[in-house]
Amino acid sequence: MAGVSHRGPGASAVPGPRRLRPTRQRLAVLGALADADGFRGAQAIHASMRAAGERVGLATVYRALQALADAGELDVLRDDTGELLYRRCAGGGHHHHLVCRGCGTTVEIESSAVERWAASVGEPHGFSAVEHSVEVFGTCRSCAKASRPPGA
Amino acid sequence: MAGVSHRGPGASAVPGPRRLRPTRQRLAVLGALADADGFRGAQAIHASMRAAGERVGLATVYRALQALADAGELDVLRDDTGELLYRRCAGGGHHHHLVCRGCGTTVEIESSAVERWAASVGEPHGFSAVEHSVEVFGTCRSCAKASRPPGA
DNA sequence: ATATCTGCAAAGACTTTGCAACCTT
DNA sequence: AAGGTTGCAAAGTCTTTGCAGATAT
Repeated sequence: MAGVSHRGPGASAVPGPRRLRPTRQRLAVLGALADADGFRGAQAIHASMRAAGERVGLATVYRALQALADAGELDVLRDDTGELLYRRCAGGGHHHHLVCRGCGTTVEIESSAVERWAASVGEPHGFSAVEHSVEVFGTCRSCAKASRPPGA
Repeated sequence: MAGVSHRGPGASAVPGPRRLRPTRQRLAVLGALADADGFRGAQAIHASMRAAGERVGLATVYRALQALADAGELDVLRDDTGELLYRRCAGGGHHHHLVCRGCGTTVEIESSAVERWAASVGEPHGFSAVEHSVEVFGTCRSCAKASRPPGA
């Protein structure tokens, strides 16, 4: 069971984050995410990969996204329908998103004021281990123009 | 404002919010929600109703919750697993929640600062029709004590 | 050589929907 | 009586999992 093979100098007993193998499929998933500058669902990502000629199974895409998200390489959020959306994460820090409903284009946003508020709002009510979820949705300029015929 | 008094004759052609019939099942759903002071999932609500001796179908509970939420009688949110949770809504206004992960107990919270921030954060990026989603999760005093053996 | 990873299909969880019978208005 | 409601079960989505074969180190 404890088959710690020879994989690294001074390796401690801690499990440690497993390194992911750079397989063709995993790289393709990252590539698909790189092409899009917004959040996309697993099924959409899979579809675009197939459309691009990649031979990948849907389950593999799900597993890759899960692994990448666990590794902190991707940001995850849920849309109104409950579907999970993924996006290449720019910074490793804590941040939120301004997401376009139309195309998924995303802008990372931050606000120390909101962070402070969220962190302190639990105290007066006796809540501990407080975490928060903040997402902002809107329509970006391009999509607004597209849906609103010129002259409107 | 979710209740149109009398659907008098000569009413406009607009569909208008249908009034819900106070059926045994619908009332029971409201009753189940009244008992709990926190967010609960449809399945959990159904289970507690059955446990209480109510004869209700799961689909009916789902439909009732949907209708009540549409009518503005309930607040809805999604937990980490994507499940929809419902709660009797105190005020009709816009507000957010501080929810206990353990028991679901909820405190409605507000912050004009956060509202302003959310409303204005889209502008500099060209986003319009901005909406936001904010939820705060934590552990309430009771649950914190329960999970932490005395003396710890 | 071996632990991973992939693909397909089956399974799982939550939610919605079709339809006949039932109940409220 | 008329039409909204209910209940059961089937269907639908998104996501996860089992397992044999392929793959990376």
